[in-house]
Amino acid sequence: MPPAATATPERAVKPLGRRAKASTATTGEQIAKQLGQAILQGRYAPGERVGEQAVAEMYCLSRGPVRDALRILERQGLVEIRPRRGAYVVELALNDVADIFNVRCALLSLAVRYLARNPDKSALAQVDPRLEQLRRLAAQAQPSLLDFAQATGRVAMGLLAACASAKVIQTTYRDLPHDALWRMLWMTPQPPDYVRPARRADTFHDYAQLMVAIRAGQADAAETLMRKIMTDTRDEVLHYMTLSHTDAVDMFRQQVY
Amino acid sequence: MPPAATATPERAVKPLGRRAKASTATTGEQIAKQLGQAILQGRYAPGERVGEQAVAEMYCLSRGPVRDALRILERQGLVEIRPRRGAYVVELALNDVADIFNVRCALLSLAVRYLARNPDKSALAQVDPRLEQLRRLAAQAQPSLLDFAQATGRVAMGLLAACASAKVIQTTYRDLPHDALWRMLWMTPQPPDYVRPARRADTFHDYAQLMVAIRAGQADAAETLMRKIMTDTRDEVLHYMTLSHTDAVDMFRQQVY
DNA sequence: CACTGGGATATTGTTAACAAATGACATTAC
DNA sequence: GTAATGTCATTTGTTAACAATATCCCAGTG
Repeated sequence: MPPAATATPERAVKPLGRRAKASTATTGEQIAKQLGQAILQGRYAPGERVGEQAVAEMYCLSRGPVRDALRILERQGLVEIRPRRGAYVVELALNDVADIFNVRCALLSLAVRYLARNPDKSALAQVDPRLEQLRRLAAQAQPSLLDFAQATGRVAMGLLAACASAKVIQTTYRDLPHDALWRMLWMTPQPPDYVRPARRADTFHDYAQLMVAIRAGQADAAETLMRKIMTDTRDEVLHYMTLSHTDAVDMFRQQVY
Repeated sequence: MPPAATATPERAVKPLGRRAKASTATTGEQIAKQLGQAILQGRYAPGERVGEQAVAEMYCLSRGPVRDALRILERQGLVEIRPRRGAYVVELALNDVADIFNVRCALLSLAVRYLARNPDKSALAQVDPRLEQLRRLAAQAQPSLLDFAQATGRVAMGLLAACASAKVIQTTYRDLPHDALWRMLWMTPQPPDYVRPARRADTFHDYAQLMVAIRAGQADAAETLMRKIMTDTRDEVLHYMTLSHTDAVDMFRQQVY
């Protein structure tokens, strides 16, 4: 049985402006965004129950949009909804972090194989500016961890978008609980705030090589590079996380490649 | 612009019993099940709009549960919901069929690698009866296509369940639009109603070998076998589907392995 | 003739009240 | 003392009405 869910009590709430005319996003989506952030920042403890009524009162609206928001968060893997029982914050372990990277790895290596087989020049060109931004961040003094990670994420998403015919891969990748990684990281006692310069240089170099291999139509080389990128990233993240955890041994046994 | 959505007009409705006490499933889930069946059987045309009001009146209930049902169907990949625009039946192409199998392949080969690395005897034993059932069906005279496919699916799900630590792989696999394959198949002019005997024997043989490899801890062999199984199945399904389609060439160019 | 603008209509998003079910607690029987 | 059962409070599921938005049609204008 998990401990009795003792997250920080103060849960500040933005009044939400009662009706944000300018935005095309529905209220439920906005709530999902804010509530998701709250969960990711650890303001809700793992395993804690998230009541509809409580959330509705907190944001000063009715339970309808809150229901929508909880469904969205369920799809993002942040909460788990049991019928007639309510929503509970999912409990992630280090195993699951490795897991997310492994699935990312499997999907992305499949995608680059698609790309190398049917390279679409114009679609691939869309990735170049993102790669360029990654280069700049890699060369920068100390870019924030968040910035650098988001830059690599944008390159990966660009690659996925480039294989337009791979609709299933795209949606599957998008539905992965990517953000859960951040919660895990922020819950570590000393979360790192930047990426080691050597690692940054390697990452950019690998992605650049990957683009070359894709454009040359070398499917095997592209897949190998993508796998290297993802396993390296995974191990780096796990390294930071295990600095303060003791179940590292058990976790690494779960690693695959 | 897609054609004007001319599905068959008769959409029979089960009265749903107003309140099925015995079931623990919520009304929205039941609606999702029935509506999903209707979509899979082609009673809604691809690209057709699914209005909340219309569905609610059809099943004699209010729009609340219908909204839930549509969200569920969206997660299953059967409809696509655009904010403030409504739900539309997704349009799948043969590309996407290959895509689904490729993603299945990637996830399952990852899973069997997990299993071969940390074999859990008792968990693997749960798979045996399902494999046995597959053997019986493979030896049977002419088992229905549905039965045989579901048997193989159960073996695959059993393998996934066996690697208990791979929570992300499990949920990712479960959220794939598996059922969409059936819609595609049933929409072909002459859908096959059984699997070729030779193919059935091969399939069982491959799965049996796979279990041996997993138990022996041979990760590479297990992964290779799983890839073989999935690509063979994919090509068999595509073969049936392309009997009546002309864009086969374009589709096979999308294939990866 | 094409294009922009406004208004009518239909549909989704949101709200609040009602119904049903779950979980906990107390009571009772053995 | 333990277990089963009945009641009660809390919470989710459902309903119906209201508000806001997107679509469609049509008139007017360049």
